[in-house]
Amino acid sequence: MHNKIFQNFLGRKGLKMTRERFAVLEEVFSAPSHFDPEQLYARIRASALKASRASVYRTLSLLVESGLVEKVSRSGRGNIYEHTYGRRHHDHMICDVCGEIIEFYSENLENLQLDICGSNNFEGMSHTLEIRGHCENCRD
Amino acid sequence: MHNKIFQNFLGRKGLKMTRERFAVLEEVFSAPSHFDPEQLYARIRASALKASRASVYRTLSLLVESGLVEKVSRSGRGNIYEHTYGRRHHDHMICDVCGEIIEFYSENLENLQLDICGSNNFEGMSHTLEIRGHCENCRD
DNA sequence: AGTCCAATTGAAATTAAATCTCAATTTCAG
DNA sequence: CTGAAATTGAGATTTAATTTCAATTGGACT
Repeated sequence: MHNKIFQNFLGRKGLKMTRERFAVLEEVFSAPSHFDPEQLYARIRASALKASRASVYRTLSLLVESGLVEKVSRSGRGNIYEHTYGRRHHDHMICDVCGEIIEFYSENLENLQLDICGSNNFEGMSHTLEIRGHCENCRD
Repeated sequence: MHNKIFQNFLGRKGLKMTRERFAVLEEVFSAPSHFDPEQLYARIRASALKASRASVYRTLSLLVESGLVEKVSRSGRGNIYEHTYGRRHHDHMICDVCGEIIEFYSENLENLQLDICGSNNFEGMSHTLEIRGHCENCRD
């Protein structure tokens, strides 16, 4: 469970599980899988378990470090995160018009990337592919 | 020549070629292919053909729209751009250890992405693929 | 349960990137 | 040349994220 995983991660780093970190953790995993930090902060302010903006940002970094959360996109102004626990890796299409995010996964694409890394003697450890354009509803 | 291309682009949009836009254009194409807007602005301040920060940002948007420049995603704070005139589209591998950037291009990869867009009824207009890991020199 | 101390917190200030405002200036079509 | 429309720049503003630091808290160890 994400709770336990984060706990262990903190333990390994000599950090403490505080009520604020717990609040952020809970909110992240009850939020839609994609979210931005300010949305998250607003939700937390409105919830029972509060945390300050500073703590939200600080905890978010820890969650990324722990692997429970990933930073997804940098195409707009701020960052977008996604909680990834128990979910398979995937990439994203983002509609420039309405902002919709479509997730996709392609085995072929993954293999092709492995090949490309191989022929460059590069040890790929993670990647982000973001395709921008117009979604089904927004194309004329 | 990028000069003429930008001129035409502006013409098509009913915009004017000003000395400031020219200054930005020139500096973009004499800069290293990857740059960030503040670097660019600093270079322009130091050059003969000046332009304000506002004009630098405004012109940069136009250059992206014209296709002469692309926004390259990055993990830090601000954006990174790259001038692409006369250069084929490519993606990037970034070494987490030494920061080296390796450019690569794969026809198969491009086609595969077209397929994926097609099957999602998505009109892909641009994409960014960033593979992070260890380069040849930094592995092991 | 109590002590201790490093880790943590929050409010507010700060940094940083990018955009906006608007009076003055410039471009360029006619 | 002229004039309307586009553009500019200085500085204010917005937005995202980080930093500061005195006060508080978690939890290891008795």
